[in-house]
Amino acid sequence: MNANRYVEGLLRAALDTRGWSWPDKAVIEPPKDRKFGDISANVAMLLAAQAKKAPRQVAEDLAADLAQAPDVASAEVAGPGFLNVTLAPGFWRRVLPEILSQGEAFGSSTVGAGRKVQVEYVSANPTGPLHIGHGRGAALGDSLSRILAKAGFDVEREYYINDAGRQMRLLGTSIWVRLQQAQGRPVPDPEDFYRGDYIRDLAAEVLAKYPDILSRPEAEAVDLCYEYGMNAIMDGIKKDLSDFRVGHDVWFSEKSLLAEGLVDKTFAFLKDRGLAFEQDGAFWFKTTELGDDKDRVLRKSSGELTYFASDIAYHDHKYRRGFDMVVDIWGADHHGYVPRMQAAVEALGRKGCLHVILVQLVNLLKGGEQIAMSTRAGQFETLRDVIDEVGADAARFMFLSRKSDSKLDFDLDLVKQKTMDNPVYYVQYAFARICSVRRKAAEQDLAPAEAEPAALALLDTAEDLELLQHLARFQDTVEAAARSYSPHLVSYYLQELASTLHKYYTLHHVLSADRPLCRARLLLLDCVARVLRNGLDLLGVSAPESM
RNA sequence: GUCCCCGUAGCUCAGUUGGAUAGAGCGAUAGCCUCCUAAGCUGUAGGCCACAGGUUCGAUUCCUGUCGGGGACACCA
Repeated sequence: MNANRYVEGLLRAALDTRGWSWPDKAVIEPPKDRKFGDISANVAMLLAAQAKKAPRQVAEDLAADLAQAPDVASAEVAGPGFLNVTLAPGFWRRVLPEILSQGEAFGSSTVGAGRKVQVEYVSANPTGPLHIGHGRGAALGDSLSRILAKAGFDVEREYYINDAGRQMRLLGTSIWVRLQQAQGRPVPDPEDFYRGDYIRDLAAEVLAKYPDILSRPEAEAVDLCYEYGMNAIMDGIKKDLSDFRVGHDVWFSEKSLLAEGLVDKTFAFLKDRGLAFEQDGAFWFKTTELGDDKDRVLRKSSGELTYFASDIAYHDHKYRRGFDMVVDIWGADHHGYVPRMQAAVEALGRKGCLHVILVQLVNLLKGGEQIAMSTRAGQFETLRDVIDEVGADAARFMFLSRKSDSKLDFDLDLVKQKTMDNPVYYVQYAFARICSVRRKAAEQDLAPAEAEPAALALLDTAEDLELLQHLARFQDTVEAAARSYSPHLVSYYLQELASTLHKYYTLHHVLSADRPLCRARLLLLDCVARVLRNGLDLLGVSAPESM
């Protein structure tokens, strides 16, 4: 049962019969302080002018109407005109049969209305292994996709592979140089190339695969190095993501954009609309006309395309695929890129259809001491090392417990600890505890009660009610997380639910209660476990049955 | 210099399209296992929501400015 919607329905009906129209800024939500009831509404204050009455009088009128509804225990007026509604316990108990019948679908909704959303995340250049910063973006994108799908959006998850351009040539050259050096050729390190140890490993693998490579023409050799290196690194990235339980539906190649001539089409389109021009031998996009502070180059005077050029074509391609909304997850260091990308989207006629999430830096610590993030192979800088060190569950939960626009301190020692500084175990433990009770109950041949009024009525303590109300709030939480692109709301919800469960567990012994009460409580715990599992699943974190 | 993000308890952070007496964990401190997992529970202490104005019935939330921390400002990717 969705309490907010139930009360809103009652209020709308009351307003209708009184001939008042629904105020835009009406908010119906649980109040911060429980003593103000279950649900609080501010409509009376907003209606005062329209009703030509004092806010408190309007509230009194509405309270009288609400009090007629069967599930309303009380409706009171407080403060300047707040309407505080308390619902009957029977209302809250109805959430249990709902959870049982919906199972893993519980919490889903239709607010997305099937609208097509694309979420693009990670999209790291295949020039080296993923690092911990990529991990944060990966966890965020993956979890956000799950949440959006749960909220009824039609979600596609995508990884954009920058497999064209300078960086890729640099990768080929880097491997080629290392390969020659390993074979004793006196080749100096170029000014600009990749220095990580993994390049030497790749060089050795290339040599093993193409023993005659040293005798081939340089250009061909570099190509072989590039090709092999990119594929090998991409395979490694896919393996890392998969072990981090991060999925993508589409791996989109930048090269394919160029091959299909989409960049040229985009250029022509912009030129037709008077938004592009030639100057100093380069081709420019007039982004200043669309809110950017500087025009941007699409094709350099050297003839090379900038990344921006293919990014515009890429986004055009996204919208042509039918997405109503595109979410891009980028590192915060790309924030300067946002205005020009928004300008491009506007030029494409899709203003408002791009949402960019900037993920702030991850500060890697160990025992409170900062670990320098050098480009050389350090101790724990790669995502792989982090997964091996602390596990995917702990790492994901940590990433997803912060707003994306806050910097994140990721302390390896802390994340391994089993304390509330590391809440993943707190939530998982709540689930494991319930599983343990279930096992013990099964040994005593005790099964959960059927979700029938007689059994439900036994769940009558303050702690029962608190759990029921929390369960009923799950769907709202998912919707809020989807609406604001904020998986961390789910993380906080789960910590609160776990806390409520732990308190319940301590106060109300399940197995020693008399048989009907015990079975009713088992039913309740079953439902809590279900919601914990559904919530953890949205974060991509496992729900272990024992710890 | 211009722009973006952040500034809430000693520490790490929440605070739901502006709501009532600002929350949680950690740390500190005092308690709770003959009983379903103590990876847990309960109590206490701890705050000028960086600062100053503005908008309004009402601001931690929105606007402007100041201070402090971080980042971005290429015909780089």
